Amino acid sequence: MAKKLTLEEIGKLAGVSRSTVSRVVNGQPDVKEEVRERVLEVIRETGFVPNPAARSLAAQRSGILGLVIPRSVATFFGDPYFSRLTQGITQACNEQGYMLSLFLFNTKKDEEMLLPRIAQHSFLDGVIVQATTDGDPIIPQLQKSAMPFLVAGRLNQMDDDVSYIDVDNLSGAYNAVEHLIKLGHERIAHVSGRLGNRPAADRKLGYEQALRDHHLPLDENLIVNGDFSEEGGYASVQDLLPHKPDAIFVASDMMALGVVHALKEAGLLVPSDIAVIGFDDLLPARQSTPKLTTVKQPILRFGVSAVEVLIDIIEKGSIPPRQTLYDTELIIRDSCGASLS
Amino acid sequence: MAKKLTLEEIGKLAGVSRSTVSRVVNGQPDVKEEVRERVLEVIRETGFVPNPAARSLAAQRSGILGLVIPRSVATFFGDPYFSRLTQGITQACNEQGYMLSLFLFNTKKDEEMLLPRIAQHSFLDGVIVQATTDGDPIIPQLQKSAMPFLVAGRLNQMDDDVSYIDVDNLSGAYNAVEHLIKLGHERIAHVSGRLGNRPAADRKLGYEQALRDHHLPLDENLIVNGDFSEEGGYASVQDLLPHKPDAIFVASDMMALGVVHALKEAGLLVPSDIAVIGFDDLLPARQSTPKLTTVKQPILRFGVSAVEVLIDIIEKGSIPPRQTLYDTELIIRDSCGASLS
DNA sequence: GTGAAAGCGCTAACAA
DNA sequence: TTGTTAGCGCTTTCAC
Repeated sequence: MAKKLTLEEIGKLAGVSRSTVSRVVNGQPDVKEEVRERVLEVIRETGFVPNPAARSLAAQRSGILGLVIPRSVATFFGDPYFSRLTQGITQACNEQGYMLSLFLFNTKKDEEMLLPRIAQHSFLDGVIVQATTDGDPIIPQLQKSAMPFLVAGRLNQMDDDVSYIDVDNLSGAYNAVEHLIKLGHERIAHVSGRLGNRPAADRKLGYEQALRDHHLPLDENLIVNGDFSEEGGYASVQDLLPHKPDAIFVASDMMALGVVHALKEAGLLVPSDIAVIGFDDLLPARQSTPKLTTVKQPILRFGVSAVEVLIDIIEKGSIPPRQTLYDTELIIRDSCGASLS
Repeated sequence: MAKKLTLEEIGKLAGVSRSTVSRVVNGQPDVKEEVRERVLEVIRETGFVPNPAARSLAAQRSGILGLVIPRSVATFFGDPYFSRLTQGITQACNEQGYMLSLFLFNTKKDEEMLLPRIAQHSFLDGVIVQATTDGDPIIPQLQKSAMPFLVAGRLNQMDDDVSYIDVDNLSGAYNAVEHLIKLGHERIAHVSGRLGNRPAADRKLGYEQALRDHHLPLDENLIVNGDFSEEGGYASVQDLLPHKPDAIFVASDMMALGVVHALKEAGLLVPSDIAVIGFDDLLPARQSTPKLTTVKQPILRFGVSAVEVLIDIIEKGSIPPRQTLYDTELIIRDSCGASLS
């Protein structure tokens, strides 16, 4: 029964040549409708699926995209952000008929072993690189190679000709802080993310710029460097309280949860005593008490776009570089106090 | 510069034939040490990486494993459990020199499109299927095909000859409940996971068995069906409180968090008024107040093993079926009250 | 030990 | 519109 199925075999069964079958399989025109039907029928009956290895070899493309999560990012993989992003990426891959290969670097050795294979012609038609933190060797390696790639996120130092898509963290932060200002707050503190992390840096920049534009003083005492973790947020409050902030813009929801927790313990009411705004719009933010006002990133759409842009680069080359910023959205809930007024 | 590198080219540079280079690349014996060195040197200089498509075609194996997350599971993908599992799987793949392809089905259409391709010889040497919920068409499809596969998790209805690895949810639940019994609790409630989900069913079974073995009555009023979500846990408390439980064994940490939340709101103290034990040992469980006593699954090791077992199946065939259960571990923290005594 | 040669199953000119 | 043919770059006998 299980005679090995090849184009040749299918052709024989349908009474045509291998080439015709190939044309049908690849949906090319110039096949008589009647013949096409006959071939498709045979394919359906036999359950034939073309051998992808042979196809790749002959066509010089594999139909596989890579998603690279470097070591500096892998630690965040537990973050719901990545699950959502991955979901968007796989969704788009399915739609576009690509397969997705996942490269998650756990150790330096992984990185050394895999990077060259990824950068070389390997199996991949192109790769999406998650990047938020400087110093990963992968970007320069990819630049040297011929592999089409797209950076999801940005680095602090990044060549102008690198293609990326990113979320506009700066304006997102700006809008959040401006919202606090309009609510009448004047001593707005900021708990930032980890230094060297671009989104963290951008969010901080947005915070500073909003204060400046609204002629509020920039008080260094009101800025604490966190690390994106709930504990980090919790700890930051201790440093902040002596300086009597009336609002806190926190660079991530998880940290914001920690901040709220600490504020409660200090006997302060959110938002009536002090307002809090987070960033990300993760599920826990919606379920906390009070519900967190936060800056929402379009993560799923972001993932989908990443694939689309990468495919565009694969097909048309990376000149000019594709550089896109996605807008965020301020989701007003309870923790900022807007609902009180 | 960028002359296309092939075995042929490398051979020319090293003064040997393509065959010899192939032998060196594949680490086969029967190559004079001196020649091997020379070839390796050239490879290093040129940064040559063999073309995987050609290799697959000739060798009839791709070095790619698939991780399939069916629709019924995809909704849980945000669950930290999957991140951790995926991490274990990628880690093992890196170690074993395999690539990993991710198939995440978002829609029914995805499933219909991709399933046949996955089951056919496709690119994959084998696949790991995440499965917890009955009714997914993928297992039967794989059984019909020649594709080596391993189920991570189990179904309620599953053929005896299917290879799987799973966590021993039943004994994990049993131990947790027994712990509560030994602490003197007699009205132990259970908030279960979604019906039709095998881990949920097993955990409930473990709960029931522990009560039975210790001659405690099984009170249907003390059993509520949840859905693994925090809200579900929160909601369940309302049904439970009228029946005055003195302890609650909850089938997941996220639900347990919801339960604790609801108990607090009802003015009950955990653990002094009522003890709570969760399942999973996720990060939030460690950070909650009180810290959650829970049943820990060895997720990372589980992922690593999945790859190892699958490779074994690929190499030696799936007869006999590989069926492994992993032990859980009861992590005693504050919510069960053991630390009070 | 090493090389020559025959495929692996497909795509893509080129002919017909 | 369809068939013929020449590879894609590798593995793997089989001679030498």
